[in-house]
Amino acid sequence: MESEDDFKEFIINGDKKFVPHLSIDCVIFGFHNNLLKVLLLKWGKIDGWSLPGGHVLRGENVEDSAYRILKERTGLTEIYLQQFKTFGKPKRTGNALELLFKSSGVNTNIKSWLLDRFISIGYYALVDFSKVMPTADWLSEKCAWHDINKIPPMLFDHNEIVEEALKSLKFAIYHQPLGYNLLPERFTLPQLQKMYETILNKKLDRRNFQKKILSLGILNRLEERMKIGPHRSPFVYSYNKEKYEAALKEGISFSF
Amino acid sequence: MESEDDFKEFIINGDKKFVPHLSIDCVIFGFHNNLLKVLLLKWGKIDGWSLPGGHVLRGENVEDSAYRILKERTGLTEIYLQQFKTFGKPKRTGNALELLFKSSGVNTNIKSWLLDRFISIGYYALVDFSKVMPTADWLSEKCAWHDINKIPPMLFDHNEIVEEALKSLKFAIYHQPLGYNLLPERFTLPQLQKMYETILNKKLDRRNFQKKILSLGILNRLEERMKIGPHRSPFVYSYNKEKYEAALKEGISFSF
DNA sequence: AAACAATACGTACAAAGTACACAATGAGTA
DNA sequence: TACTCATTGTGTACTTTGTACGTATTGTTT
Repeated sequence: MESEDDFKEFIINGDKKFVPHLSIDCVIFGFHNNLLKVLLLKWGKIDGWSLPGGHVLRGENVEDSAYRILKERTGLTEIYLQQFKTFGKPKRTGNALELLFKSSGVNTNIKSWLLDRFISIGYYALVDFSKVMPTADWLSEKCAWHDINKIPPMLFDHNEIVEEALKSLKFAIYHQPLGYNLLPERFTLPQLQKMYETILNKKLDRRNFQKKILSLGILNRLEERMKIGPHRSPFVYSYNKEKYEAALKEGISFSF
Repeated sequence: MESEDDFKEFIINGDKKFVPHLSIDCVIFGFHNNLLKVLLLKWGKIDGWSLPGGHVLRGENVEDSAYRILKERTGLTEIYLQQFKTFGKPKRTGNALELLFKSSGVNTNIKSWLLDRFISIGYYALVDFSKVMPTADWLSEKCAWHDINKIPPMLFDHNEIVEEALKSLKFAIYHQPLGYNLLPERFTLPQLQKMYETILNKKLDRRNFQKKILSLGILNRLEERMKIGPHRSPFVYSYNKEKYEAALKEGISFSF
């Protein structure tokens, strides 16, 4: 949806343009300052936070829809995107929608089909924090990163959705190399390790971690070293795109 | 849906009783004669096979809906059920629905919202083959098991759904003990191994398989042996329910 | 009773995972 | 300039797990 007018149109006649009852919610993960972050929207019309999301257009592929939403909020097009779960509890949106309708001055005598529930397909995305331009939309006054550990109570069942996305991410990190998407192009092994530690929420042994990660053969060590203050400068690494793609496809297996 | 009248009502006024646009498809796996089986429906109104599925009732939890459908087709209530993916490509149902409407003598000038697409939430279920009573419904003339390798071309995108379910099952078997659901209560290690071999589609070393599976400590060896024809009688095993549940919860890890 | 095919049980070797110690570096500070 | 300190780079011994494989036992068929 592009504007408030679109939104009013949606409430009243939305089933002509959108697939009714169906929405997409995106849990956009970024990694910054050794912390895992999630991109959230602060609503303008009513008080509260939510995940970036939106509705599927008629004729639009569901996955394309997720990419569209991600582009609108982050400015990015090349993104790691993964469907992880579909949420369909009755009343999962609580009374937030009615509040929103009222705040928009729309007659709340809306079509009865809106009242049963929204089904929401959950996708998580992994993005390079430094490349994202968080962008609010017409219904939100703010779009901002939040620490995964400091997520405010959100509207609807979005806290649960984040929990599930994190669970899926934790599971995925054992079977897929994910650093390519979450880190900048050039990074150090300690940074990569912090990423793993943050997602897995546990400490790893530095030497064993490096042994394992290097044994995958998907990293290139560059000549360069990174200045990190009053300490020894770690080597800079980058991913070998080809081998990385192969590892993504075949899958890997970490024990940690 | 219970009857054809329900169905006509659904086409014309279904959004009052059901959540429009949303269906559930179940890939019901069973294991028999060392083969992995899937339960399919042969349609009566039009020619073709499909997965057992149905629509979500207003106010009904999506998961409850899946259990309801499973009970109708298999007679079982205690079932291992897992959401694995949601399918939402536009036109994924092709023209099968229009054919069905015509065959039911319903005016095809149906509400326009039916024409965009159906979203279908895919669940897979693991059941004890020997306990299932395949039951057709009003729109199907047959409900029958099919070899996973001999699945006929199906309506809609149901072949793709089975593929995805199998992929998820293959993945899951590395991380969860699944035998409890697919085998009868009492079984032998060779049977269990065949189950693993069938799902993974590869041969495993008998001695190493037994070593690994027994090391989980979730099996009880009974005094009894099973008669298997002109050969040495293997021991009969059963699952230790408690330890099995713990392993399910904590997850396991096989290398194979 | 011999043949056959399947099961039970165990051992030696290879690979992977884990625990752990010491040297090098780069800035801040005395 | 030398010392301090946190952080990085590297290697080794040990333990656990995975893999390959051989021999004895059993229940029917012939």
